[in-house]
Amino acid sequence: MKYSKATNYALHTMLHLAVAAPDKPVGVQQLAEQQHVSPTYLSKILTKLVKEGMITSASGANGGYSLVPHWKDISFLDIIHAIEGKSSLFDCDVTHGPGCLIQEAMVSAEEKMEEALRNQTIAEIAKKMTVD
Amino acid sequence: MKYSKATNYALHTMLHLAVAAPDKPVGVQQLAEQQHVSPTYLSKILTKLVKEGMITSASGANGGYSLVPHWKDISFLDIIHAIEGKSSLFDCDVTHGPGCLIQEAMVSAEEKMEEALRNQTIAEIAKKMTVD
DNA sequence: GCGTGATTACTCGGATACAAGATGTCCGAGTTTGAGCGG
DNA sequence: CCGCTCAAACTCGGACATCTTGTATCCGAGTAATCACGC
Repeated sequence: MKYSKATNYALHTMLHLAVAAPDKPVGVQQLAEQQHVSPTYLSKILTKLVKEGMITSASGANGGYSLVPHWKDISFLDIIHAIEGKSSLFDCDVTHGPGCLIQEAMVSAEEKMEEALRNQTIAEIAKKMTVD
Repeated sequence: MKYSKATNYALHTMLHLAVAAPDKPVGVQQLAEQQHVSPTYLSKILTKLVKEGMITSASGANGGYSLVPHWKDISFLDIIHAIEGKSSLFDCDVTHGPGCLIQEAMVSAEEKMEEALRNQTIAEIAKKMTVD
């Protein structure tokens, strides 16, 4: 069980956009260089963020990706869900009656983590970065 | 990001041992039937639990797996760590200065979940099952 | 000066290749129980 | 009744086979800004 690298790339890209250029579009090449990823792969990841409405993409010359106006509301959980999906971490597919107590316990613990991630915004981290 | 089926099998096996036979050894075939897994695969999983000291295995006729004496202290987190490993869910391998704030935020959230799992014991669930 | 077209710098999306890990199977080896058998 | 042997029922562990998923690349298509050219 690991978070995928794609999630890591997505989080770092969001943070970079927030710190460096909250309004101007940034090309995928520039973003890719900073994280040592291939531009095409990063583009594939960012497409997911576009579909979830966290960033917008501008085609053509001087194009690139930029944050949406309400970007300060975006939490870690939003980004993670966009990349990893929204399904639960644990699936009890054993057929043993209606309610699986193990499933309930696991989901309950998972929600603790999600709550923490929901209260953690990119804007907060970006602020720490600029102060530093 | 998903918990593996192996973790699911391990949790269910532990629960079953706790409910049905806290002291007598149970054969791997019987355990496998209830979860619709092949005995050899389940055996491979249970070997990990043996190495982590949560169950013991008895060879020979009437052999099988049984819980260790202090099984009431075993938490969900112990079992998960035995199967999934103890490493963090998130690795920021981007080279950008010493402390990655994203990494810190992720680990912090992860610890919330681990705390919940550490406080959830198999014995608790087993008790609910028998009352029911 | 101004419109028009070509060029350039981008993103988008699908198809594909590759690697790693999860999942599952097979088989030989070792171990304990218990039954059978001979003394 | 005792002790020996042997078979049966198990687990153990490594070596495979398979399948899914994450990771990454390639390429053609579309799009917008910019530049060049001709009127």
